[in-house]
Order: sequence, then C-alpha cells, then structure tokens
Amino acid sequence: MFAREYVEKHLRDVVHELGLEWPDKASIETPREKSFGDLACNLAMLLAGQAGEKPRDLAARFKDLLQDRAEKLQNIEIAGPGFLNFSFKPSFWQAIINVIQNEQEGFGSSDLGRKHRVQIEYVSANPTGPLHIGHGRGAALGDSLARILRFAGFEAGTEYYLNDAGRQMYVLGDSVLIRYEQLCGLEAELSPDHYQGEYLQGDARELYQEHGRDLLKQDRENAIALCREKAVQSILAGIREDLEHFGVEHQVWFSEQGLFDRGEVQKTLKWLQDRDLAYLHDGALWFRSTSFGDDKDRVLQKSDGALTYFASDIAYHHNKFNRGFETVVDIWGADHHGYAPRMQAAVQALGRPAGSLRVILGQLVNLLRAGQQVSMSTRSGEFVTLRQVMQEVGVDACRFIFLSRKSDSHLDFDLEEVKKKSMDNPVFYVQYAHARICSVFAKAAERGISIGPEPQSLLHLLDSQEDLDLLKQLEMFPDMVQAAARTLSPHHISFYLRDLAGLLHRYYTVHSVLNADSRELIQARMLLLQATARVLSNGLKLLGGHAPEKM
RNA sequence: GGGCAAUUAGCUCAGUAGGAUAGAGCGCCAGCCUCCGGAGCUGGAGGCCGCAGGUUCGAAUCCUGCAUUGCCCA
Repeated sequence: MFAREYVEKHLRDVVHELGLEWPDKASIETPREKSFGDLACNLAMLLAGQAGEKPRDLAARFKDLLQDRAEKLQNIEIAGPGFLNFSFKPSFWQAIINVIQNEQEGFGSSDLGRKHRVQIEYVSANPTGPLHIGHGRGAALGDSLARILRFAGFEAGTEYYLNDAGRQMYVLGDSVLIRYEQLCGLEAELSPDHYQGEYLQGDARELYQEHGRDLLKQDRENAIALCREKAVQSILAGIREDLEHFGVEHQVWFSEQGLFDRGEVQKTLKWLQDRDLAYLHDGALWFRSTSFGDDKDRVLQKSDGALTYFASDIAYHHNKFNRGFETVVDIWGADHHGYAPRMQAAVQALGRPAGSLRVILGQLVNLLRAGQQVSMSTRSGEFVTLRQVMQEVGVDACRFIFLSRKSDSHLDFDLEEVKKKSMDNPVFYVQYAHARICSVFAKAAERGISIGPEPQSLLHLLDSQEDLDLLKQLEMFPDMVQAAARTLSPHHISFYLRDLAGLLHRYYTVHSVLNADSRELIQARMLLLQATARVLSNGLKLLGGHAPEKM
C-alpha cells in the first residue's frame, strides 16, 4: 500500500470514530520542507469548526488515536496552525523495492481508469503538405497520453482525422494540375492561394510520366480530382512514414469524406433539426450553440448549400460517441482555440455530459537555431519539416522537449540547444542515469558480483539519507502517473524523471555501490539501483523514449 | 471592438486538490576525479509569484478590475 493511501485510510477511520465527516478539502501531501515529515495533512484545521475544538487540540486527539494502530508510522507531529505531520519507518520505504521487483514493467500502473473508454484524436493534419514541428508536438502529446492513460487503467483508442473533403483539397488538386500544366509547357501560374510547396512538383512529374499530356484533354474538374487523389496519396504516405519514424501510432485513420459518403453529415443535421437544435434562417442552417454556452449560433450549411467544417465535425464527434467512447480527447493547435466552445456546445447538444470532450491545445512551437528564429512561412512551403528536425536532433530528444512543458505554454525549440548533451536537454540527463546503472551492473558482472537469493533480508541496510530520498521518490511514481492521467499532462512525468535522475546521480556520487564496505551492502545498493533503473525505464517508456544501456 | 491564454530568479520553466521559510535547470561565482561512466556531484549569489483590491485561519493558486504579450473572431 502506498504512503498516501495508508495515511488516508487510518485518518478516515479516526474521523469516523469521532463522529465527524471527512471534508472534501482535506489534503494529504508531501510538504515542501523535509523537516515536516513525509506527508502532511490539514484535516485538524478543516474539522476544527465541526468538532468545536481548536485545531491543535483536535490534532492532538488524532495523534493519540493514530499512534497505536498505524504501526508503519515512525512519528506523528503537530505543527504550525494544526498540521499533522507523518513520518514513516525506513522499513516502509525499503519495502517499495519488493513491489518494484514483483511488478517490473507494470510498476506504476493502476486501475484508476477502470476500463473507461477514451479516444484520443491527434495530429489530424490536413493532407496538404508534410508535417512540421507543431504537428510534432501534438504527436508527442497524443502518443504519450495514450500510453499514460492505458497504464492508468483506461482503454485508450488513438485516431487521426483526415480532412480529405472540402475546398482545401480542391485547391490542392488545382495546385498540382497547374504544376503539371507547367511541365507540359503551358503558361499556367500559381496564385497566392495555391499551395506553393516544392513537394507538389514530384506529384506533377509522376502524373506526367504516367499520363503524358492526356490530362489536358480531360474535363478540368476530372483532372483536378485526379491530381488531388495523387497528391493526397503521396502526402499521406509521407505523413505516415514520419509518424512511424517518430514512434507514434494511430489505430484508426478516419476519413472526413467517408462521413459524407455514408450520409452521416446530413443525418446528423437532421437529427439536430428534429430536436430543434438547428434552425433555418436567411437560407442557411444554424446550430443553436448559444443554448450551450457559445457566444453566438453557428452556421452548419450556408445559403449556397455548402456544408461548413463545423457540420462535419459534429457528425464526426457524433460518430465517435456512437462507437462507445465515453470521453473524447481532441488535441489541436492553439490557433484553433476559438473553435473549442462551439465544439463543446455541439457535444452537449448530442446529449453528452459536460466534460465528455476534453480539448488540449498544443501551443505554437517557436523554432530557433542558436537563438535566431527560423522562418516558417506556411503557404510558401518554406518551412522546416518534422522529418528534418527528427534527423537533426534525434527522436527521443525531440519528444522529450515537447513533453517537458505544459501543452498550453509556448515552446521555444532551439535546434542547437536540443542537440547539446547537457542539462539544457534533460533527456540525456535522465537517460544517462539509466546508462550509469547499467554500467554498474556490467562492472558487477565482470567482478562476479550478483544479488543473492534472499535479497529482502538486505533492505534494512538502505538507511542513509540518500537511500531514503531515492526510495521515497520511487514510491511516488504510481501517484505521478495517476496525476498525469487525471490532468492529461505528460509533462508531470518528465519533471518526475528529472528529479529521480538527479537523486540517482547524487546517490552515485555519495555512495559507492561496488566498493561498499560489505558484501551485503553492495547487494543492497544493487537492489536499489535495479529498482531505480526499472522506474526510469517505465517512465521513459510513457514518454515514448528509450532507456539505453550505453550512451 | 469582443473572446481565450499567458505573466513566477538574468534566461527557460515547474508548482491542477488553497497550506508552513516559493522550487528546478541553464547562466554566473567557488569547490569535488587513487574509487562503479565528470553527459556527474556539492555550495553560493539571485524573488514585491505583472499591479491593485476581495474571499479565509491561510492565496503564486479562487473572484473582480487594470496593465503588458500572444493567438482567435468580426
């Protein structure tokens, strides 16, 4: 049982016995100051009114009642205005090694999610060009979240929504056709609205090789459709390749066009109209988003009959929920944040409770090189692709940087900094800790030292300050994973890993493992290192990174 | 003009159950290799948590107003 649960269970018993009610605002947390013990609780302060006693007096009663029965505690203190500070016996912390040894790659997992079905939709870039670094952030976030949620007992599905319908696709096809016409020697020119990217030249060239000048003879709309198909296929192939290289998987690729083909968009619009959630006005069809907290009603179908993106997005989310997902997570670029209220409104209109849709906004990524901004003009096609960044800085470093910030904070991504193998780039710091441990074990093998058959009997030797600091950090890993899952925030894991690596490095410097005084102590420390390596590895895996044995 | 987010050390950022003397890394200064990987460790300096009110036993955290920045919408 973990520390927090242990304390909470006993506290609840006592609260119950005193005829009091457990307050919602009760908190049991590790205090900032080490001298305040391992865990601190504000219960006495919150219950003072209810009990009609002064906080410190009430705290004293708690202490008396707890002292006899909570045998894993070493010490209970009353401090400040009425805090209860708890310290555990070293044996409690030492026992975490056994837990880690038993659970191995499962250590840190839980059933927090109780198989709750969650869908994570991420990246979902329009197939109009290669992925750039902003997509990389979304990719790292979504993939890591899926790993974390699964580890925490949720059933998480991953999906890529393919915007393969609509005007942008038409423009894409038109852009390729113009390139093709140029190859044929015609005087065609791209307008500023067209996609300018070099990558479309290749598609035009292939079309020319396959069809010669035949496309010129066709009806122009047909030719555009053909070009569009060609471009989408090749761009999509590139995107899939990039994501695979990035270590990211989408279980489902969901086509917007498919929604139209199956009539789901029209069906959803009718569904809304039947319930008076949509209405006709000025020849257009409007959604009553104001009934669900949006600023104004939104157009679903324009007066010329064209459907908006919003219309197909509602149909898409309708589809998601109908597939049985209870919670849907959408990861968007921050430039779409204005879109969130209407989507939230739509989900509620579909009859889902608030909170069924959780939108995560990945803030913009600012690409720098040695402090200088790298220009990223989107339409002109002059931008650094995710692929280029991966090749230059490596996948692990790239992902770790994305996950070392809150998703909604701006991120400066400096190519030179990320390549540096220093604390500027924490992934190396964390990986180095793992490699260091592996190196100790390699050396141990050379010297013929191994851990004996009864390792449990040695754990009491891990009683120095550094031992306990490290053990406590290991013990809180499951808690950390749950916090990351609850708040959909992978960055908690990366900060945790940095702290854990820091404690390991310190430990390593202060205590020699293989040169310790006794054979028993050597083995005990090896056990501690082994457990630390396991947690580092489990944590890195949740971020989609690797735990190398050598660097 | 309206909306959303941000504002914490010189720089980049944690702090999502409201808790005690606000943290980390980088950079700067001073130290640590007879020894398992120095990609490391130790110590120091560095803060009005944007500003002003409010809520309460207690606020970086919650509420209101203002300022600055970024983004979205018209």
